[in-house]
Amino acid sequence: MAHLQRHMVVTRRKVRAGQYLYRNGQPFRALHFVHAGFLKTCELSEDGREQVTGFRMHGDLLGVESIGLGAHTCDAVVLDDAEIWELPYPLVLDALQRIPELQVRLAAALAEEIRRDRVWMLVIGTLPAEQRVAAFLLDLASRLARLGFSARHFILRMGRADIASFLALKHETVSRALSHLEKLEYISVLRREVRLLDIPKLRACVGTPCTLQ
Amino acid sequence: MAHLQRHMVVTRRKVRAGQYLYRNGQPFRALHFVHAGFLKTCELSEDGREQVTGFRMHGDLLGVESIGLGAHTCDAVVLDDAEIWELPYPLVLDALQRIPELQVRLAAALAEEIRRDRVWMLVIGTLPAEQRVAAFLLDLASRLARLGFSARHFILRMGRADIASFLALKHETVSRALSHLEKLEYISVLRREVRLLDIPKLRACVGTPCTLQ
DNA sequence: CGAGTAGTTGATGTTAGTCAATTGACGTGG
DNA sequence: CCACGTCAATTGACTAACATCAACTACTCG
Repeated sequence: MAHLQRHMVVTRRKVRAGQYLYRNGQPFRALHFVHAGFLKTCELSEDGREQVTGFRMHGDLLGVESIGLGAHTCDAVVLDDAEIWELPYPLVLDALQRIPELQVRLAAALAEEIRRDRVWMLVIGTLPAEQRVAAFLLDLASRLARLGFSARHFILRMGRADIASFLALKHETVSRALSHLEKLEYISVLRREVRLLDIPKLRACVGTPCTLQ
Repeated sequence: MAHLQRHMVVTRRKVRAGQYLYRNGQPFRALHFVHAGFLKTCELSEDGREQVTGFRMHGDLLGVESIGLGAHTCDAVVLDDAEIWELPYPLVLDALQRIPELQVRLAAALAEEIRRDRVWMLVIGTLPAEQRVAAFLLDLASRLARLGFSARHFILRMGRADIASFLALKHETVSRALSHLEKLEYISVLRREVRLLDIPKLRACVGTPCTLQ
């Protein structure tokens, strides 16, 4: 998080589920701070292929990937009614001038984004389907925990198809992986309601020492 | 490219093939501008899995993913003898203060990195093996072309295993894909020497209109 | 020259994808 | 309120793509 929203006047914008916050090709005029709600970002190809590249929630900054360009290069789709704080890009540039510390914070936020993406490349490149799904659940859980929500019990805001796209799988495969993790009693899952029953075992299966909980 | 190296004293460093430029966990002290040579970056997991996240050549800036941290979070391995210009991070911060334009350039360079990574997520998430390999060759070709080298004829600086890791495949699959593209007469390949014989057809098979050449 | 490494290719195995049927939730309008 | 249509999710049967294992070749470098 870049703390940018503390140093300028922001426009608060409510966006309903199903709406686009911005779309590929639209002019890039602002960064967007997610104050509430839930979104996904999608990369698009010329021939209509689509890849979910991430899920965003409170505290996340959207649109940074378009810095230096005139237009957005991906879609941001609201999955759960959101309140977005718009940080007009000219004001951002202003603030960066006035408060030198912000420069470093912004660069750090961008760098963190790169690191996050690369960790997912590692997950997708080296783990089989079920373990990717486990990694996804653990990531979601730890992000929710950082916001003060329960890490053990939560509602998925996205459909199986979105999870599948993000993990480079098909939705049937995600569904089977969830069912199997349930049979192992690592989780319980009913439609979009998820409970993590055995976090250490989940973490073991994605090859990381248990730090969450 | 961030033009940073034009605004400060840089240390020039020769690094031989096989050496690490930096390793996961080492203190982060500088950004690295690739003046010559060829490198790969690798993301590592706690349990020893490894993922190649990119290949770098002249004009690329390395280490940006560690901005905001005290230590590097990945490995940078030299594949072909390199000359690296070190930009000590304190001097970078200095320059950002002195030359406000650089802030924007650095942020833009970081944003470009994010966009690049996301395009590869799209490739890996939506294209089958052979088309990933075609996309890889076309990307390499266009980067070489931008540097004034031939886009139609070049030497791969990395092994099949590195290409495979980058594309989330196995090295045998890459080998077969290359052989098949050769049988189709889209390319010719002998060990590491590659010729692109039919760029439009290669581009068609990755689903992008033909812009290269 | 000989060992070691990188690449290719073939045979076989496994995982995830495809296709299809079914169930359950939700929303609308009769 | 219930019937209906729609959409999301699950599950099964089958298939295809890629991985695995193994043999072999050809460079590379002491």
